[in-house]
Amino acid sequence: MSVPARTRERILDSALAAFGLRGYDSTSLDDLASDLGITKQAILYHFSSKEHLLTATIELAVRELGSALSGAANPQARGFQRIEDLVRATFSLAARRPEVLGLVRLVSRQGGTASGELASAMSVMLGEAVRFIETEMVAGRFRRHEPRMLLLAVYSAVVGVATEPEVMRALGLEPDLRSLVRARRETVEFLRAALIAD
Amino acid sequence: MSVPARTRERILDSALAAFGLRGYDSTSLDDLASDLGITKQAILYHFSSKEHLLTATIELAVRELGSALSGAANPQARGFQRIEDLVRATFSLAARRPEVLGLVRLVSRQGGTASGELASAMSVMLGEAVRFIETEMVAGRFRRHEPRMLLLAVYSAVVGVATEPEVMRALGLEPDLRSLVRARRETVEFLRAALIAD
DNA sequence: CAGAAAACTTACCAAATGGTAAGTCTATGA
DNA sequence: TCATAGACTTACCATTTGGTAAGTTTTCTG
Repeated sequence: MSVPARTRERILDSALAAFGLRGYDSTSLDDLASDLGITKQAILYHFSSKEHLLTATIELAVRELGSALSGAANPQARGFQRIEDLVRATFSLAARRPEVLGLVRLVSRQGGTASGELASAMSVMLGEAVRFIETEMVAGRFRRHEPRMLLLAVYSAVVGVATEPEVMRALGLEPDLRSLVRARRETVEFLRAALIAD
Repeated sequence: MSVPARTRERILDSALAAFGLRGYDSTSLDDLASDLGITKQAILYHFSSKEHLLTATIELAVRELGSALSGAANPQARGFQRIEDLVRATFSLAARRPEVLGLVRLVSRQGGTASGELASAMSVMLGEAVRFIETEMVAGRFRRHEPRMLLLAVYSAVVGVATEPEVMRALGLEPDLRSLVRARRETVEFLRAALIAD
């Protein structure tokens, strides 16, 4: 092909979308290949097995999630502003590339061999968040909660809202961009009320 | 076998557990059959296809979720007490039968043909909840939020906390019963702060 | 321009998978 | 007791799936 180096990236992108939105087992290499107009063996040339492809896909998702979050987290920002920035970034990522959070969720649910890197990356990010929350609580800017449990609830709320369109539909809401923006705004207010005493 | 009528229920139970915890595509009929010590064809005798089995499994999960929630929702209870009861019931269900919420989540993410009944059952339950929240807001017992968006956040927080053991592990928490109880307690306090002005 | 490495495709393959057809065993009721 | 229906099992089957082997074409390099 004209630009051979691109093929690998195209495969990776397509696999991230498919694994993240439809699931790993539900996506065959043949599906991926025909979407890209290549053969399954071209995929196996770049990634030696389907599981290796999954691993590479997870690495990409972790990179995208990490850069989205670290790009949004202004170290200057204190108190709730920092939380709001992170929530906005997460919703923005969910709107732009829903497959990234979808894959993170999928893998964190299923575990498996390839989930090691995701788990450690998550540990790092969540660890930072826990320390931030602890600091803010000590400074009296947040209500007192058990930091890790609080984070679990916050994480679930944000990622859940951002990645479960069917629940939105069951609520009579179209899962389009406008609803996502409203959901983000509401989630921020919800978290503000939970975190900051009046 | 001795009690033939039981086979159908055993298949249904096993399928609910497997689909809910490992996923639909990841579970083959042969897997299910050998777990039960029967053949794949015995399954196909009771349920004419794998998709019919999934449908029956979803119906069972919906029934269990519905009875867990309606059993917990005391119509007498007002304000936050009602929320707390429902959250406790959800966590209790998550501890007792994690596969039920797992399947609900899986299907509400993937959609598919068989998800129709789940969607309508969810619509009913969520609709009731929305009306309850609206009433309580009007009565001034809850802070003002957009009810559906609020419910989305609450739902995500509770179900997420109750069904994502990997995230708990990434936080350095063992996803055992004790942690679940602590998570439930913390989630209740979190929701209380979010919903009730001091 | 030669040749070698990279980037593929075509041709297979064994195992697994959902599903069908036909037979077997067992309880039951006329 | 005998047929009949229910609850299976054994025997197959077509398709799909991940993966291998062996070419073929393109691109880079000396």
